[in-house]
Amino acid sequence: MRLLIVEDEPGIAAFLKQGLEEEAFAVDVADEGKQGLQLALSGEYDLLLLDWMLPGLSGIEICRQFRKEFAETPIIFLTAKDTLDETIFGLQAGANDYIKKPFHFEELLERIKVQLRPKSGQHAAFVLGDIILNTETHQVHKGNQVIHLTQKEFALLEFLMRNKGKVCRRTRIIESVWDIHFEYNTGVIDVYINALRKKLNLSADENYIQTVRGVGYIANEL
Amino acid sequence: MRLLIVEDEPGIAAFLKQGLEEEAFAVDVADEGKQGLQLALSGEYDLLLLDWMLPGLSGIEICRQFRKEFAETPIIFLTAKDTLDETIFGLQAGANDYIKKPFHFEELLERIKVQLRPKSGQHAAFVLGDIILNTETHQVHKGNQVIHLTQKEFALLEFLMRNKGKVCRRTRIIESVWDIHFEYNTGVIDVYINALRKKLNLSADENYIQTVRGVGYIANEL
DNA sequence: ATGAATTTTAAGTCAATCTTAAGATTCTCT
DNA sequence: AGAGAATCTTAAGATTGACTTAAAATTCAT
Repeated sequence: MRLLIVEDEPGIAAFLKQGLEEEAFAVDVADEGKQGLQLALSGEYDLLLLDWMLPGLSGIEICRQFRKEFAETPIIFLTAKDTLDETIFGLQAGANDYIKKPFHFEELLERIKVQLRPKSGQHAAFVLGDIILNTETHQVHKGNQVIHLTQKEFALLEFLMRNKGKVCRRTRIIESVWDIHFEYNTGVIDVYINALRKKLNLSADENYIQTVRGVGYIANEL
Repeated sequence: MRLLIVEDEPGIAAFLKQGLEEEAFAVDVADEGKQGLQLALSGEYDLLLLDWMLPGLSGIEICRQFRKEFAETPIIFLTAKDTLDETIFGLQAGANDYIKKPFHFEELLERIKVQLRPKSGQHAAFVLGDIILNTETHQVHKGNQVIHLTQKEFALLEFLMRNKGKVCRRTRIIESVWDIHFEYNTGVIDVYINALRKKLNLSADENYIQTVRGVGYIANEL
């Protein structure tokens, strides 16, 4: 991943460059506005870090010009001022985030990663009654207990919870969870539903996973 | 759709407000807990965005208090920490989802839409008087009751409602619902029509399913 | 390679659903 | 009004689908 830093204070620039290179980013530095914009427009960068106050061309101006050509590349402002108006101004100009100076390097790194992380692979937690399924940590909680689920159990529960409130037909379940795309005549689903209900202690008055006879199953709040 | 943001950092609040307003939401902001709760309890909002750490009253506390009065309104937490325990705590307090700061605006928007989706009622639902048949949830409502229908009952009602206002000949019904394509001389349809009328409580002055003697049946508004 | 964990298959059991059939009722026509 | 046909209603027997369990097959980690 290539980053461009546009920052006129050589101390900060060097500090960032070193730190980010240790994190395996390729980093270029520009120390004034015009050169910064020119480099940015070369299109080789995956993310820009722009200082707010710059000789030559202000950060905002770079941002605005750059956005005309590149709509996607994330931009983070490094701003000494944290006056509300100005940051909003920056965000309006097309920035994705800003960070106030002075800042912890860790924090900046975190934000860079957020901006670079693919939009599709977001973390997500799903809630169903007092059941919480976290796709990020791959854990399932019921009340305040952790429930250990196997791979398939987890996948099945995730599918049901992703589709909370909608009926999940058996064919769709087999397709999504088992990746079987043809005729199926197996009882696996039943077995796993059974396992889930058991592990999650779903009694009759707490049947978050209801069966829709002849069709499939549905996860529902009560 | 009206949203309430309870967030003490003015930068974030303003950023969200602006972004969400561009998405055609009506947005109010409270910058501390007590005011936030008070506004929330006015009941004018379709969704709450709560910061975790707040002056006055914590996000969790607001969530808990609010849930006592409004069971349906979705709540999304904006949380800086992502320690699992704390988020679980939040979700148990009645939140519907949480998102870690910093986040992509797109991501938040996505989640807001997910939470609001069920209400916007864009499912494949058919309406007949006060009967609602939802093919997605495979549920049938009459007034505000849920009516349990079997597979065949559901299929038959769906067929009639799909063809609302048109006469459904018995042969067509047998073909579509029972998949019988040759001679039929069975009373099944009658039996099921009977079951439907019974389960749906269709009296003489509420005969949404009328029989067309010698031909078949027709579902009609009154 | 071995043992443990997980996944899948298979079979018995039970309950919900479907179908049939027969008597009761309603409708239509003369 | 009365006959005949269509529809309604009910209940019993047949069928299907889901639940449960255990054992076989596979995968995983040591």
